Amino acid sequence: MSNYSEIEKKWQDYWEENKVFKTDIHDFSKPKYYALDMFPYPSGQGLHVGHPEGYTATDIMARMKRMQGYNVLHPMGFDAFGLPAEQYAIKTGNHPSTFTEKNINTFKKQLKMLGFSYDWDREISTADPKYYKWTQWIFKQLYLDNLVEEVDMPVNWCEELGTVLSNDEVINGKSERGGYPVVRKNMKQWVMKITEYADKLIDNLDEIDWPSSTKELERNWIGRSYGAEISFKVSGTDYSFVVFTTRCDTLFGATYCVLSPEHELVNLITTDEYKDEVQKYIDECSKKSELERTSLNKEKTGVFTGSYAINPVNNKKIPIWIADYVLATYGTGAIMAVPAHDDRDYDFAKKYNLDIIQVLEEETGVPHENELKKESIVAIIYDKNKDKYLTINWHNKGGRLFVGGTIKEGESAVDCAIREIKEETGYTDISLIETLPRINHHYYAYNKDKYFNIESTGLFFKINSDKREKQNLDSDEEFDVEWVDKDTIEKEVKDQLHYKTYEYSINPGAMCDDGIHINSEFLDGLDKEDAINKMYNYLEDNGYGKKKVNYRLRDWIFARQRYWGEPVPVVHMEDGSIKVLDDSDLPLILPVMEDYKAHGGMAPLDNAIEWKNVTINGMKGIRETSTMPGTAGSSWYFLRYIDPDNDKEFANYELLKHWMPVDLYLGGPEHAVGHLLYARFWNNYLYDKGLSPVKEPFQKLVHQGMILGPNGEKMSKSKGNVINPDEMVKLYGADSLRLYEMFMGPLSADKPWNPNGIEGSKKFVDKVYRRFNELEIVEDDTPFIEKMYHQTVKKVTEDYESMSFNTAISQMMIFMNELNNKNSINRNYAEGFIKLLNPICPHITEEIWNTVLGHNNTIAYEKWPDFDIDKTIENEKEIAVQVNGKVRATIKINISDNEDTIKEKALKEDNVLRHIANKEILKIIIIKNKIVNIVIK
RNA sequence: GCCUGAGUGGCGGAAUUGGUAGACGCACAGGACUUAAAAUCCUGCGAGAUUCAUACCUCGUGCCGGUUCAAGUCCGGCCUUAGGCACCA
Repeated sequence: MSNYSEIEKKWQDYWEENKVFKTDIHDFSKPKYYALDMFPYPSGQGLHVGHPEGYTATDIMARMKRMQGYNVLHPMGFDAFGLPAEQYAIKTGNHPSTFTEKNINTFKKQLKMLGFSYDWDREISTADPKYYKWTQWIFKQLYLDNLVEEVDMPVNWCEELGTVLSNDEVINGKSERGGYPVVRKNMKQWVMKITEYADKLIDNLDEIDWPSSTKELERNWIGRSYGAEISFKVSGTDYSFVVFTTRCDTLFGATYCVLSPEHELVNLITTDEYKDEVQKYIDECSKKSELERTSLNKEKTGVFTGSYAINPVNNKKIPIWIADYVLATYGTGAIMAVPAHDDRDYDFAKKYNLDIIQVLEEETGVPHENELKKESIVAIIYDKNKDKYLTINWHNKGGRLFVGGTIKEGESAVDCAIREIKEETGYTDISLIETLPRINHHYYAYNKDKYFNIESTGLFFKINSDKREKQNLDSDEEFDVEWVDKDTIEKEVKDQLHYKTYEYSINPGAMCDDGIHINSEFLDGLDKEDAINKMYNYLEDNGYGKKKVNYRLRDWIFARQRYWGEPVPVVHMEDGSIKVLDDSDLPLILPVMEDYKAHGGMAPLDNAIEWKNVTINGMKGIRETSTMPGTAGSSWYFLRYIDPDNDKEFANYELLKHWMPVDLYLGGPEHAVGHLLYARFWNNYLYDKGLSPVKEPFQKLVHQGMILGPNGEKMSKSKGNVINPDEMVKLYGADSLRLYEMFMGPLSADKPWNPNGIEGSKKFVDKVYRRFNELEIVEDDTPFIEKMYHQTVKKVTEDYESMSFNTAISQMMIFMNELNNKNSINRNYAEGFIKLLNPICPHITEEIWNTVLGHNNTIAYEKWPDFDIDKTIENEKEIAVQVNGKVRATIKINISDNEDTIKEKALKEDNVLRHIANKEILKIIIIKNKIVNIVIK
C-alpha cells in the first residue's frame, strides 16, 4: 500500500455528505461530552505539524466517547482578527477579510484532510459580524457594570506597531510580535478591570482539573499577597502617605521610606535644598523605557527628599527617599524600608549608607530549661591574599571553631572581638569589614556542665599584616591557631553558631528567614507569623493601618490602535458623555476603507470620517476608533459553539446549562496567562450575571507539547527544519501521521520529529490493513488470543482515558504481533480491535469495517468494546527470585500457588542454591505474584 | 534570584505507583523468501569481564548520601536543562 489518498478521500466525503459528526445539540437523553481545541489563528502559512498533535488527541477522545454512548460536541472555528491580515490590507488595499477568508478555507481543507470529526455546522469566525455582535454585546454589559472604564494611564506603547500592548504582549521590554521596543506613555485607554476578579480567578483554580504548573503560573501571574497598609506622617507637615508591606512585623526595623518617582507627594514634601536633585532624578526616570528600568537597572538609584517620616510604632524620624526600585503601579507606590530583612532595601541602604537595624534573629541549637544567658561574639578573620580564614583547632576537645568569646561588662562587641583575637591568636593588625546579623544560640558546655543561651554578634574582619603579639591563654586553653581554606571550613566546622556566622560573612545581605524578634518591644520573642498577627491587631487598634491584600495582576488594557478587530460600541458625545450603542445598533460593523494605515499615532478608524461621525438624538458624537484586542473574541467562543446561529442572545441558557463546562480543553501552555485567564474572567463575570451556568468554563485542561525539528530544535524556516503536514499526508496518509504524532511520546512533552518514526508508523498502518485483508474472519468463538484481546481492550481503553496514547498504540502493536503467523481471527476480536484503532486511524478502520467486516454503516457510533477482567489475568506467571535484592533466577508460578509452594520452587533453582550455600537464611520475603527475596547473612 | 517540569540504551520512549530496568517503535547486525531488490517474516541488540560457546559474574536510570529485604520510583543535598516570573515591598 503506497498511500491511502483514495480511501481517505472516500471516507472524508462520506462523513461530510452524511453529516456523520453533526451534533444534535437538543438531544439531552445521552450524557454529554464537550471536547474542545483551542481554535487557530488562520495564518497565511496554513497548518503546521504541531496543530494535528493536539487536534488528534481531542479527536481520539471525541471519537471514543461517541462510541461509548456520549452525545459529543466537537467543534472548530477560527480566531480571525489579527495583525497579518491588517498588514496585508495596508499593502494591497484589499479588505482584510478577503485574506482571512482565503486562509480559513486553506485551514479547513487541511483539517478535513486529517480526518477530524468536527461538526462543521458550528464553525465560528471571530471576525464574522454575526459573532462579534455578541462580543460587543458582552463588552457593553461589562461597561454597564463598571468593569470597563476609559482612564488616562501609563501604557506600553510600541511605536513600530503603532499601538498599545498589554503586559502579556510585552516580553523583556520588547513587543511579543516583532521584538520592537516598548515605552511607557500616558494615554486614554479602555481598561477592563480583571483585578476585580483576581480572588475568584485564584480561588476557583482549586476546583478544576488543570496541570498544576499552569495553575501555579496563573497564581504567580495574579500574585496575590497578604499584608498591611501602614500610614506614615511626614514630620513637620500635615501630609501623610501609606505604604504596603507583607512584613509589618519588621516595622521596628524600618530605617527609611521610599516613594516611587511618580508618587503624588514627591513634589509636596521635597525640601528646597533637595528640589533640583529630585527633579533631575524624576526627569531621568520618566525618560527611561520599561526595558531600561528593569533589565538594565540592577544597580539601585535614588535621592533624598529632605523630609522625614514618623514611624508610628516608635515615633522615630526616618528619612524619605525616592527611588525607581519602588513601582508606582504596585501597592501604594510607597514602601517602608527594612534593610536588615529585605534584600532590595539592604542593597539600597548599603549604597547610600542608611541605618540597618536587625529586628529578627535566627535561633540555633536546642533550647533547654535553666539556661544561663550571656552575650558573646564570633569573629571571622579573613586573609584576602591567601584566601584563608583564621580558625582555632581544639581537636577532639571541641573541633574547629572561629575566634569566640564572652562580652565583658561595659565592653562593645567589636572591642570584645579585638581583645579575644589578640588573646587567643596574637594577631593585632586587623580591621572590621562588617558587623553580621546576631544569632540566638543554645548550647551545653561540658566543661562547666551548664546550659547556655547566648546572643552572639558576628564580626567579619580582614587581616592587614602578620603582625603578632604573644598569646594570652588560660591554662585550659589548648588549641592550635590555623589558617584554612573554605573547603576545610565547610568540612570541619560543625558548630552551628560558628558555621552560620561564617555563612553570613561569605554571603552578606539581608536576613530574610524566619526567626525570633528582637529590638521590637511588644513583638520581642515572637516568630514571624505570630508577630505579623500581633502587629495587625496593634495597627488596627491604634488606627495606624489595616490588613490589605494586593495583586501583581494589572488591569487589562482593552483597546488597540488597529483596524482589524472588533469596533468598540461606544460614541464620545459632544458634551463629553459616553454613549453605549443600543442593542438594536449591534453589531457595529467595521467600515470598508480606502486606507487601512494608521497616521500619526491615530487609529486607522480615525480615517473613516463618515463612519466615525454620528448624530444621536440630535447631538453630534464621534465613535471610539480603537478596536478590541485579539483576545476579546477568544474569551467566550466556547459558549457560542453551543448555539452558534442564535441572533437573539449570545447563547441559549438551557443549552449552556446542559453542555457547559468544556470537558476537555486542549492547547499550548503559552496561553496560560493570556487567553485562558481572560476567558476565565469573562466566563466568571457571565456566571455572576446569571448568563453562564458554570463559574469555570474549562473543567479539564491539557497542554500538548511542542513538536521540534529532527535536530531537536524548535522548527523555524530559517533553520530549515520545518516539517510540512501536507507533505506528510501525501507521503504516508493522514492515519499514519495521526498515529505517529500520538506514538512519538507523552502528549504534553516536547518531542523531536524523527523522519524514520513516521515510516515505522506507516508500516503499522500497512500491517493492519494488509493483515485484515489476509486473515480469515471466523464467525465462531475461537479463543486462542482471548487473553491478549481482553488485555488489549483494557489497556487501550484505560490509556485513552488517561490520554496516554503512546502506550495504547504500543499495546495495539503487541496485539498485531500476536497475530503474526496466524491465519484467522474471530469476528468479535477483529471488530473489537478495529474499533479500538478507529479513534486514531479513522480512515482505514472505516474501510476495513466496510470492506473486510462487511458493514454498511459508519463505525463512528458502534458500541465501544468491553473487556472481561477475569480473562485478562494470567494464570501462569514468571516471577523473579532475588537473593539479597539481586535477581538470581526466575520461576514459573501459578497464581493459585500458596507461599509454601512458591518458596519450594524458589529454593529448587540451581543458581539460587549456589548463592545461599553455606549462608544463614534470615528470612524469605514473598510478595504474591511479584517477587521472592531471600535474605541471607 | 524565585516558581514549575524534565534528566533512563545509538535514538523516541516503557516500567501496574517501592518488587525481574529498558515494553513498543526506530536505527543497526545476521538469517529466511527472491535471479535480484523492495516488501514481509525470524533472530540478536545497555556496558564490561569471562568462555570455543553457553551458563554464570560485575556495573548500570544526571551526581553524592540516606531509608528499605528491595529504590528509576521515597527522603536530604547538589548538577544540568526547558519553560515561566523577575526590583511586586
